[in-house]
Amino acid sequence: MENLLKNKNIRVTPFRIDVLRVFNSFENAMSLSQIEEKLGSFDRITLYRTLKSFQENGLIHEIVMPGDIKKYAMCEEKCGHKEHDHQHEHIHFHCKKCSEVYCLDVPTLPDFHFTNYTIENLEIQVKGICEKCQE
Amino acid sequence: MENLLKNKNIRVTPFRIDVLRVFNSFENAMSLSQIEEKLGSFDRITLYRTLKSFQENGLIHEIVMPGDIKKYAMCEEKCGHKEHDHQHEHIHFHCKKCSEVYCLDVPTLPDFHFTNYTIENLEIQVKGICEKCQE
DNA sequence: TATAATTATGCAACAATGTTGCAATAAATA
DNA sequence: TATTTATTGCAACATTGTTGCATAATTATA
Repeated sequence: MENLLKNKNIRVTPFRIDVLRVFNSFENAMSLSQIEEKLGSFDRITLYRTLKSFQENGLIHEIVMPGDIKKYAMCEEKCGHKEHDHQHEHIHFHCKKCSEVYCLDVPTLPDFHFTNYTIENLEIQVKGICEKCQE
Repeated sequence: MENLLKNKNIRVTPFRIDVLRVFNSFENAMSLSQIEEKLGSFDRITLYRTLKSFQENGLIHEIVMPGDIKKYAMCEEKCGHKEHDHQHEHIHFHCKKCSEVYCLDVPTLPDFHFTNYTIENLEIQVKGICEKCQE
């Protein structure tokens, strides 16, 4: 747990370990309020700053979707990183029924080309019905 | 201008025409503050509600990107619609230099399949350097 | 075209979300 | 263990979005 932080050059503090534990305790992406619920007691501002530094150091990434949906998920080894210039080999699946956001791996990402535009990274979001919500 | 509203079953009012004019005056997606600047005088709440109803009626769509970027762009004929269940044949390109968001048409969208997941729509966002910002 | 039904507007008040500065404290470095 | 450096917790503030309600405007109807 501590090593996850150290490897990313993030100072180890008790609170950061708590937050990391929360991420490890749930497999899908979590909203701020989900994280807060799991934390119990915490300082709101410290949590913001913790999430920010986790993002800046490539430990977690932010997932946003139309409709004011914002979630956070742990990064994988393979993730590129550094703030918002983050490249995944996965897409984000948002289930309309249960509202869970899953990071799903894909073998290859599509390769777009636009004349005179330089592409640096891709973000793909899919909406539909997840595994668990199929009747 | 009025017909654009009528066709989408949106009541025609002077303010809504003003907002539509703003959308027509700029080809790329616009943030709330860009829209506000172009409007001059306006009521903040009415603007929120106007954008909401434009979205609900498939006249504009919302584009969100990691890093608290939220923009609005006009829908094309071909767009699916209805709130956040909106399907484009285009992707959203965000330029890191000038921060413009372009809606770029693509011939075909990638076709993902995940066993036991039903896909209803796709949202693809690309970051890089736009045409105008290439040196 | 006047009237009724319906929806939009503008304002106040509020709620949620995110930011900044700063003193005290804790972690890493030498 | 002393020093440097970063984090924490608090207050205050800024931004963004929402709700209720009376008034006004738009659309439908007779």
